[in-house]
Amino acid sequence: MTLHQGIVEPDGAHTSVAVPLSKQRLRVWLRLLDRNREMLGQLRGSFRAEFDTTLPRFDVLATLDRHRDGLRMSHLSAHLKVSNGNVTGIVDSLIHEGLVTRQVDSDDKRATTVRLTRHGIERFAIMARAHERWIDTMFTELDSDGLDQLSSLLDQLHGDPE
Amino acid sequence: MTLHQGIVEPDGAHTSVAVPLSKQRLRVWLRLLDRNREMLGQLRGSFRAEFDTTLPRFDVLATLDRHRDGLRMSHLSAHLKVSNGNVTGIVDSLIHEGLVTRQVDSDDKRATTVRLTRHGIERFAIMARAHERWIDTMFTELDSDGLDQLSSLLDQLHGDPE
DNA sequence: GAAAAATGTTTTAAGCTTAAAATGTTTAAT
DNA sequence: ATTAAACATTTTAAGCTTAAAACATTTTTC
Repeated sequence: MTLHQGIVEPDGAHTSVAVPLSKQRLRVWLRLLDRNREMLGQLRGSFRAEFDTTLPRFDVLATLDRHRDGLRMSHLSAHLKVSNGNVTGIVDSLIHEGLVTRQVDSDDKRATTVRLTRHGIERFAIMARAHERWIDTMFTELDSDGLDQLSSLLDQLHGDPE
Repeated sequence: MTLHQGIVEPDGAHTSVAVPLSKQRLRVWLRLLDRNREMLGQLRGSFRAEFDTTLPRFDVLATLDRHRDGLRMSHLSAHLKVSNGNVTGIVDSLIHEGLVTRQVDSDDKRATTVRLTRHGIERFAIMARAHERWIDTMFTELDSDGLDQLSSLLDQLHGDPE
């Protein structure tokens, strides 16, 4: 089903003119941006209301939870795909909250390893359950097939220029 | 095609176990987040390199271009779906660049109307063409049907809790 | 008409983000 | 061994974003 615009000719007959692909692309892009914004806003509110924290902090905890031996700052930012300096600030906050530790490497004094504290592990577990519920709610309308389709369509988008 | 995890039983036989829907949802959500981040990063770089400006500023110009009679600050932020205070700062920059004007309403001295300048109109036209090209590149792999499918799947996501 | 409520906007405080410069440390080159 | 290059990280500057408070101006209520 292609996107069309209804056009009424002078003689009253209805014609159907295909919208240029570029315009359709633009429309879908705006839709994608918008949904993303909505969902992020939803999560931001929930994280704040329920746990007085933020999504970026949760993301750091989630990554560290999958790497219980700890991660270097550079590996952490690589996993999260954000800049190094960004992670510095977020980890600072998490240390301040007692959820992670930062330890200078014994053999390479430039590097540090970040690790969840016991409290951080427990706190993350609780937040992860809530997070899963929130995502479930946002995705309820999509069944397994719908999810696969969405995933495959997203794969066909070019984030980086090839 | 449902998502499965290959599992090898002790006797060597292969079994296929469905991944819980929640996990699949989480995966697709992360994929969505990631693609969005990539594409936004792409656009950010292009806007900076080509026009020394930002996507949020472009968004304001685009909205004003569709409302040549001007918009009130509150209507502008409503269209953009961002906070009022946010738009204040961006419009300030655009005024400084000579692309828009801000004029106090004659009958309601609280309100102001923001409008593109002639220079703003011209500048936007040039940027819009480049923007369309960039989007085209990111979406090349999707044909009209793919775009429709993506759009429809996005419609099934819940940005706001219903 | 005065007080209260509503409205339109800006300001403030806090936080995320990036790119680029700066710092300190290790490795490679000679 | 010195010097230069590379590397890991932090700092800085600029900008976006939100929520909440503050301001100014209507509008409503009595």
